[in-house]
Order: sequence, then C-alpha cells, then structure tokens
Amino acid sequence: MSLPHAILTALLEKPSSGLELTRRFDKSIGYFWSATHQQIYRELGKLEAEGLIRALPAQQPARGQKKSYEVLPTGRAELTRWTAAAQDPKPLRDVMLLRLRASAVVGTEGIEADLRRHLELHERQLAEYEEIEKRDFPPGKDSTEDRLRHLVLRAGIDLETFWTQWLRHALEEFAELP
Amino acid sequence: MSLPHAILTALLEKPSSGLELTRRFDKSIGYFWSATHQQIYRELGKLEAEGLIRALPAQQPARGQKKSYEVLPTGRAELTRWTAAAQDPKPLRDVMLLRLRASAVVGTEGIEADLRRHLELHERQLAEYEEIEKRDFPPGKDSTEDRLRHLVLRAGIDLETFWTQWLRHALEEFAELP
DNA sequence: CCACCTTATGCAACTAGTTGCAAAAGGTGG
DNA sequence: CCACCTTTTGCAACTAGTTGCATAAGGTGG
Repeated sequence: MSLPHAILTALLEKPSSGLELTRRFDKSIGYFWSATHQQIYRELGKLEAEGLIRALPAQQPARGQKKSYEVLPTGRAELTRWTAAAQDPKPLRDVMLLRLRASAVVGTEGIEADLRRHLELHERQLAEYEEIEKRDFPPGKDSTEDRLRHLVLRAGIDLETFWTQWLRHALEEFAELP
Repeated sequence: MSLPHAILTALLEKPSSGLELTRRFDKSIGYFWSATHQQIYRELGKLEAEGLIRALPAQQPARGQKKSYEVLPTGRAELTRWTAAAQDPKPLRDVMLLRLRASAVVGTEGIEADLRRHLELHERQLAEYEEIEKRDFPPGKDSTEDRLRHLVLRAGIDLETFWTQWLRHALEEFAELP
C-alpha cells in the first residue's frame, strides 16, 4: 500500500497532472518506487474519491485535457501518519539469485552471458546516479530536505555499487569453474 | 513467474511434500524467494497438472496425508530453459526509501525509531547469514555446486551489510539534523 | 481538409502474492 | 473413549501490479 503515498509525496513536491506524474515516476521517485501511467491514473481517481487530493479547478476536465491535482490537508495528514508508522522490511525476492541457485542443480549453461549483461545495466545505472549526485548535491547544498534526499540517492548508489561488485565477483568465480 | 521455478529447484535438490517445502522456504531458498504454504500448494497443483512434477506413488493421496512430489524430465528441462533465458532486473521498490523521501516534505517525526528498528533487524539477518556461511562453507568446500551456492549466500551477506551501513549513516545524519 | 501522429486519459482483463479460514487425519490426556 | 490439539492440505476472496487496448483532442504535412 505505498503507491498512494508515493503519489501524495510527488504531488506535495509539485502539483501535477497524471502524465506529468508519469514522467516524474520515470526518474526521481521512480528510482525506488516505479509505477505505470495506468496505475497512476487509477490511484489518482481513488485518492480524489477519498478526498485526499483534488483537481485544480483551472480548466474543464474533458478527455484529452490536462487535469492537475493538488494534495488536500487530509492527504498531507495521511502521508504524515504513514511516514511515521512502523513497517517491516519486506523479504528479498531476486530472480537472478534464484537462477544461480537453480544453475547449481541444472548447470550453468547460458547464465553467464546474462550476468555480464546485468553487470552492464547496473554499471549504467550507477553512472546515472553519480551524475545526479554531482549535479543536484554539490557541497554546500545541505538544508534538511537536501540531506534527506541525498540520503535516498546514496542508498541507490550504494545498492548499485553492491550489485556491480557482486556481479564481478560472480563472473570471476565462473571463470574458474571447470 | 519465478515461484514455479523456485519450487522445481527445491524439489530437484530433494523431493518433498508441500509442508516440507514450506519449511524449506522459511530458510534457504526463502532467503531470496519467499512463499507462503498456500502459494506452494496452489503451485504444486498447477505443476502437477502441467506434467512437470508428479506425486511419489508411495502412499494414497488422502487429506491430512503426506504427499511428496518429484520433478519429471519435462520439469527439469523447463528449469534449465528458464535459468539460461535472459531476464531484466526488476526496478527497485523500497518502502523505507519512499518514507524517507516523504519525510523531506512532511517532517521526520517518528521515522527515526523505525530506522533504528530496521538496523537491528538487518544486523540480526546479517549475523544469521554469517553463521550459515561458517557452518556450510568452511574452506575446502568448493565443488561447483558449493561455489554457486556460496555465491548466492554472499549476495545475501553483502546486501545486509549494505543495509546496516546505510542505516547507520542515515541515523548519523539524523543526529545532526536541526 | 483530412489522414495520421502525438499527447493525455482511462477501462478491462490478467497475473502474482497475501490473508483468512476450514477440514481431514491422527495422536494425546483426562 | 472422546474432546481437543497438531499436522497437513487446501479453497476463496482480496490486494497490488502488469499488459493490452481504447478514446478524445489537437496539431501537422501532403
């Protein structure tokens, strides 16, 4: 139950239409909570029905017409509540690790190429994050909001670093296999 | 579509009943692909219907009766195919990072305690993995299967290490916040 | 001036995972 | 000897996320 809260956060940062939200979910927020436009439109409808957000009254809400939303006080209150509430971390679920485990039983034929491909993907993602860090968090930018957002980006960078290192290690092991 | 393959892997490692599988999914395989017993029973039914596994014919399959399954050649072939097939890594989706981002907008009240709790949980998990590493992978145990399984465990250890370090860093930042 | 492309919105059906509950079989203690 | 507990299996309903497609408005080039 996090998508509505992701949307509330995004709308508080800046009121937006469905499509604008979709764009912003393709980067930024989407780096740790991805969503398709269908999910977003559906959720916007629900949030409006529940009275947590409302359409900005600027233009008539016809089809093919931009419709922007803003967060209402109830919405902000709900986000505040949710943010502070304890939540258990969800157990890991990773396909590549499962495949590696399977390959111990049915053989490693073919998986190495995909390990290599994943390494490239994670290296690219890491480079992108580091670019963002350089651009958005130069030394001195350290208001409370900046520090918190930087912390989130750091998690992304460290995670991608972990994956690139682990994948390199895995490929080295493969090279040594009989 | 990974649960059936997780089950095939587990059954190849050792033919089991639904309940035994459930137990094994609570550790080992479950560390990177968790599943509830309901999921497992449903999937066993499907896999049997598709002819990828079959019930061991030992005892009559009455209710409240153990029923063990083994993998058929078609099942092994399917697992081999799936393991070698390229698959994209799924985008990250992490609630804590989302909450941190939200807290930049609605305030950090309350979240610090949960960061501390998560740190403890991840420290505990890390200790458990390291225990397993010491027990199951002493120096010298390095057949191909051992190496592959060790690699998977290493990913778990490194991931938990990442989380503990990041959470400690986050808590330090919080201590400095106005 | 209209066929077609892009932008923006949205419905419907499907897949995967979770939650809650129940029922059959066998053992156990009062 | 039977009421109750544990083990093992499973159904049903619900929630979240994905995929495929539809539709309306407005601009664009031949």
